[in-house]
Amino acid sequence: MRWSQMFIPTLREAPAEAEVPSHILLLRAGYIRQLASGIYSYLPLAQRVMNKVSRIIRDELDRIGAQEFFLPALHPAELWQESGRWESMGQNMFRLKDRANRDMCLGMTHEEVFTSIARSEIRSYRQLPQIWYQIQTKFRDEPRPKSGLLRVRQFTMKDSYSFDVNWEGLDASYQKHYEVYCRIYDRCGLRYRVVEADSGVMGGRQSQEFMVVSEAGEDQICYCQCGYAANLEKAVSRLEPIVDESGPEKPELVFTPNQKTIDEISNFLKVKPSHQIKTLVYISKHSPLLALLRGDHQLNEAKLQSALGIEARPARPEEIQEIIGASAGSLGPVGISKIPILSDQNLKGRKNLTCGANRDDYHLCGVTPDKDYVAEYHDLRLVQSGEPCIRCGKPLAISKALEIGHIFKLGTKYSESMGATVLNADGQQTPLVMGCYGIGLERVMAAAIETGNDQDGIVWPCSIAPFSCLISVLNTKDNQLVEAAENTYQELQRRRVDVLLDDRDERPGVKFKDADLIGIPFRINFGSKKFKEGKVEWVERSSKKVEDINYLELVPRAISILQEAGIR
RNA sequence: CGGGGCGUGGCUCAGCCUGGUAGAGCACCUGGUUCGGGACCAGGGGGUCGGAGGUUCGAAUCCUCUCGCCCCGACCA
Repeated sequence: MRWSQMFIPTLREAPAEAEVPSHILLLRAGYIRQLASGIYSYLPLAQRVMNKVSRIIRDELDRIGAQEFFLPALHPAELWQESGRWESMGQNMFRLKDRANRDMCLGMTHEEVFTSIARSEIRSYRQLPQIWYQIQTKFRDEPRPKSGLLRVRQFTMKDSYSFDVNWEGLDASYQKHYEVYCRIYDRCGLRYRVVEADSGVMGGRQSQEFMVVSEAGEDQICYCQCGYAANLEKAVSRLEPIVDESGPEKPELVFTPNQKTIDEISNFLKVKPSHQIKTLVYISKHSPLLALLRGDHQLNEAKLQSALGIEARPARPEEIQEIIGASAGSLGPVGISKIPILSDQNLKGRKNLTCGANRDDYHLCGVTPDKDYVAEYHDLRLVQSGEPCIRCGKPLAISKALEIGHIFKLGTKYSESMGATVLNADGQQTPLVMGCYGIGLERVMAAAIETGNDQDGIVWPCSIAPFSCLISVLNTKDNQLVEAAENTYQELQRRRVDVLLDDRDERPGVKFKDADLIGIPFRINFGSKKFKEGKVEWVERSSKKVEDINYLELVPRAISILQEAGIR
């Protein structure tokens, strides 16, 4: 491809609306343009990257015998009503009506469509296992699109689904995906971590997310050098147990005027936060509940919800007043009997603790769990960085991270609700056991930029760069030079190298700036001066290292360097 | 949906507070000089100031409504 003919609208300045590096660079380097909030057009450079990513994905999935489909993006409502998700997806689903006033929607994901094919075509366990996938546009009416391609309303997803007769089969299909995902991300040149994920309201047995550590990420992951890694929503740590001194036989009421927070009580009564009970009021399905934690701990709402099995939200101040009869600074579990009390397990076995007295300006000292109140114990707390790893005891790290893939043991949720069954070896009807596995293509692209950029622009991994190599002709008036560059360009093309020829009549400075911006891994500079000595420059984008190469040896050298870098 | 910010030429922004008939830099076109890290000189084209309504002799500027975009939060199979 010749730069002079290619559409690469680079910008000298960063557009005002962009904030994260990938967004700024994708815009500046002429990869994408926004059409509406969370909806982007991919210009030729971005499309080339997307194609490279999908090629890697196809290549790897085909190795495990997965079969590519292409399913509709436009679905009839009935399908989603069957699985129950027409309701549960709520506002996140784009909905429309056809001319006959039939309800339709744009697919957010394709469990329903694949399951409907499976149920009507697969009769026997002998036809299993199957792994089906597609690379398709997905639509989600995000409440808040943000960060360029990281959170959008229309995006490209590779989604695969496995169908097995039983759980053992699912385990095998899941394991295959785990391995294939590692290969895919390795080939895409991403540094990622696999974390245990919260399966959330979705149910299911097991799920893991593939994460790239990045400040632009919206998730937080917790990990240890020993290999333990989990989404913060799911993470656990090993805390040192606290041994309490004995206190009074019965809780004692103390006057604590205007002392509301854990810290204020800590100062006022000289009681460490770790010796207090933090009491939170939550509302789930209109009914209230108490969540208890050690004073110095924080609630993990995801854990609370999975303990409850349904969603819950913090109560509003007036609700707390109505339910307990006291305000948020003076709450405690003692004397509460009508509403469920869920306690973090770190309060188990403790004694002589301090908590609110459910009366404004009063607290209770000497409270002992299981004696002064009764609670149901769960893991409810949010892990903090530096805490001992649950497996090895070394300090845990917490980082922001970007989810680039998710593998999930679905089980029979869809096959049961949609009636997708097969006959097993014993001749019995049994629901298909399913897994689903997703990769967000744009996120792979954006994550590569988030982790691969410098002041001058993008630094692509070789495997997914729009071109492998850029030939820059620094003086287009020098006919010999132009001819030599042209020959090299054609020779490299003949050797199937993705090469871009910067043949524009621009000053060298402009070419260098643009080259660094768009981030092609290697650049060959054809400059008049050095070429007179029979030399050209080989520049590595990532390190900016320059090496003079003899023009006569250029093509073989180029091929061998590119091969070494993993580019065919 | 709550909070904040911003909409002025293709891009970045000034002008708005204190109304008086729209500006800079970059980009673009023409000519010339340049040519190894976003050149310079000269000339030129391009803007219903997001939209609607109102106040006023007069509105980019003040008021009301509305649309769009960004950020924080809520939300996120």
